[in-house]
Amino acid sequence: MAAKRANNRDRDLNRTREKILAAALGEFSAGGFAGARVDTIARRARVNKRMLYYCFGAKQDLYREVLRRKIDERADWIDSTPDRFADALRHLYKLGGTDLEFIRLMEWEAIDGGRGKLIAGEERRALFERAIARLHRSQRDGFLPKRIDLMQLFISMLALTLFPLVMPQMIRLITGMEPNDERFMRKRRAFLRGWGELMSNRALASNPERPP
Amino acid sequence: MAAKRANNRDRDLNRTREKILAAALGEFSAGGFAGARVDTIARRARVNKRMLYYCFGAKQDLYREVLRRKIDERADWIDSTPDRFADALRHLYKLGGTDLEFIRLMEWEAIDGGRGKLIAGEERRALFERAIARLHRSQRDGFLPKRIDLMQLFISMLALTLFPLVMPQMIRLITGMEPNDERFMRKRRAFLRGWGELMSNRALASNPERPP
DNA sequence: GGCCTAATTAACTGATCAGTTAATGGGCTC
DNA sequence: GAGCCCATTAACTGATCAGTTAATTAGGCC
Repeated sequence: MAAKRANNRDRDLNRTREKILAAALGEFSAGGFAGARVDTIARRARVNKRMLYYCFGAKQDLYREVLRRKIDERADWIDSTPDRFADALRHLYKLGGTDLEFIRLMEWEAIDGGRGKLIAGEERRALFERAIARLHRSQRDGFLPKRIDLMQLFISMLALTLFPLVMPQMIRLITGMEPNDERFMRKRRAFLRGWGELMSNRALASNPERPP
Repeated sequence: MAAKRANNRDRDLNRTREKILAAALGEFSAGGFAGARVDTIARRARVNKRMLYYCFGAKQDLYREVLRRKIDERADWIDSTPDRFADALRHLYKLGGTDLEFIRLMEWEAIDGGRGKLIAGEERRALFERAIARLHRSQRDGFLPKRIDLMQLFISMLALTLFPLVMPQMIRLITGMEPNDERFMRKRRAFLRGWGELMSNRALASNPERPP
């Protein structure tokens, strides 16, 4: 049932599934669950609409699978964050700025009104927990102020790095540039480095092992 | 045509308009333009559906009017920001945390794919410009580092204060609390104050008029 | 090469929704 | 108090969309 070689063209269900998932990712990230059109997904995937139901059940199930996969795929985003705080900010921004589809899926999820259970909630909770544990080590090693609230710090790191893509119209109004414009991103990177170093230096300055 | 006294119950078009606008604000902020149901707005306003079209034309026109009014209503949010940076962060957070409907409207606008022109775009651009001008004065007076990028700083102030309400599911996953939970908000306020003062103190420390 | 099942297709269905039609009622003017 | 216009109503319409039905085709197996 599992072993099915990928023939050159026809009658390959795995191939069909992958085509549907790719098209569905684009459609769901652009329009959210309610805004996505099943017919459009089928057309984009060059597949008969009936195949969506044959492969995935209902629209809701397809959506869940798309989101689950995207979250799996992007788990290393956070896990690969470097320890040094200033580098961590830049790293999160670089990755957060790369995958607009991911940001959009998260934003739709935020706004869709929490219908049903959060998809892959436990995996994501564990992921965030690991991120905060890493901040803990960073703090212990003197790269962060001793008494800072690490959950709030982590939220702030996400806020500073993700906000431009989450609210692109505000970026346009404030700067006149698109949030994924290379000029904007360069300015943002520079700013984040400055802010990160301000915080790290402050911590190092009060660290007995490294006097200023 | 304008003078119409507000009778106790019946046949007051202004009253009907206001009821529709109030219901529409709730519906649009909850579901966005596409997700809002004209029949639901009419039911919530206790008004015949036909009156929406009689008063406002099409759904799109009603949406524009709702957004325009909300933006007008909230313009002073930013204009009333205090000059001291640490206070400004707290102020923006306090106001950003108050009006979930406003945040939602902005988020729907961000995600709806920029169909058509931005509503009240010029007013908002001018508003942001005034906010940055105020940061300029703050910088000139030595409350902010000399060489910091003020547009990026302002974006960061919005990010730090608005992000929790914009991405509530992340706040839940990270802290286990709701972003409008009083416990969460207290922690966030404390964090923002600390961060704001870190930046201000840094600036004051390098300001020749006020040695540390 | 015939059969059986898995994969694929076109056409249909019922629900939902924005917008319309046409009729009714209330109150103001003269 | 009659005529008129503004506000309001119920019922309808056509489009859109998720999901289904039932028929068709391809390919593996003997």
